[in-house]
Amino acid sequence: MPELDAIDRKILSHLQNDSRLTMQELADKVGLSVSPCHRRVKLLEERGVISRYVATVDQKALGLHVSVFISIKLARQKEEDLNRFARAISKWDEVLECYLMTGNRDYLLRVVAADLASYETFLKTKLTRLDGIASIESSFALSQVKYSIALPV
Amino acid sequence: MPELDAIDRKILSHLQNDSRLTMQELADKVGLSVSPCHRRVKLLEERGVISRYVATVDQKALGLHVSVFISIKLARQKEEDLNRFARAISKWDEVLECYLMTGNRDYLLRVVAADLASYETFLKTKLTRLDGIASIESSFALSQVKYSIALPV
DNA sequence: CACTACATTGGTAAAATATCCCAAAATCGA
DNA sequence: TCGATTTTGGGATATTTTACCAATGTAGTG
Repeated sequence: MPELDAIDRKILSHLQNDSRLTMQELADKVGLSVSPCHRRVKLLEERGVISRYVATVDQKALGLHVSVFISIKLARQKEEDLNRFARAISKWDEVLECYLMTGNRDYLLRVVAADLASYETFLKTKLTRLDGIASIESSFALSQVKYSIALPV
Repeated sequence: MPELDAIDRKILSHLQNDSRLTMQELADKVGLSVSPCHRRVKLLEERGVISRYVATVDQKALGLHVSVFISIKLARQKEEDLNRFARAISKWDEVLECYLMTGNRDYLLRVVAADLASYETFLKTKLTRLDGIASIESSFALSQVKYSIALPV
């Protein structure tokens, strides 16, 4: 796995903020001509450093006014239990993020919903129907102060 | 604000997963020809429904092995205090997400760092130097079970 | 220091794609 | 049913991506 040099990092930094830059614009910003810039981007894609290109959508425009963080404690934490939980979670579109946490061996989930009613539906028809959950604790977000996809490079 | 119809939602759904689809590919997927599909995408951009296009980068490839959730309690919660905190947070690249939470009026932050040492540096040189913070509580993520940018449409 | 081998760069041309314009079709209201 | 408005589809043009190849730079060796 070759290291990322300064130019690679510049490329990543710019593409994380705007992936619609043309190769010409990107090349100018990082101080290369189009050809080597293009090859570097392709290499970063092939190596999986750039994993995908996505459009970000405004949450309010979709009417998703509720953001919830859910702490979940499982009854047992055998690998089999963890995997079963992870598989279930992964299928649900409402769950945007899920982390296995240190400490109490909890999961932390970020979930979005249109309103409290549909969040309740999510809880009742999906989350609480899973086996092996010891406890669920919801914390609601009043506002999103910062949301970024751009990792520090 | 005109409503989003079924085709708009299909477009958003696809672009959230892959923004490098050509207009022809996208048009095929949503059942339109290129022209109307293109105009719909442009309208969604102008209306701010599509807010940006970004590349997602692999966290491990950048050597960012530590993900931390930080709960923060402020000493006072006047609007002025909240704004000051929000401005400071927004400047720091290590902070990817920040939410104002219900309940104890805490903030919840998601922070990434290369290792525990650099996380400690972040705490010492940035976070704990802010005025008006009553308490800080860090929880570490062992693994990212799910991470998606795609809102349910 | 000179030489070779290797990796990286930059320009150019061809292919793919985005974008714009206009006529045709569909939809909505009265 | 009719007219007005919106949406669609095709084609022409402008932009952009992509592949190729020669030139430049770099590292290692005697």
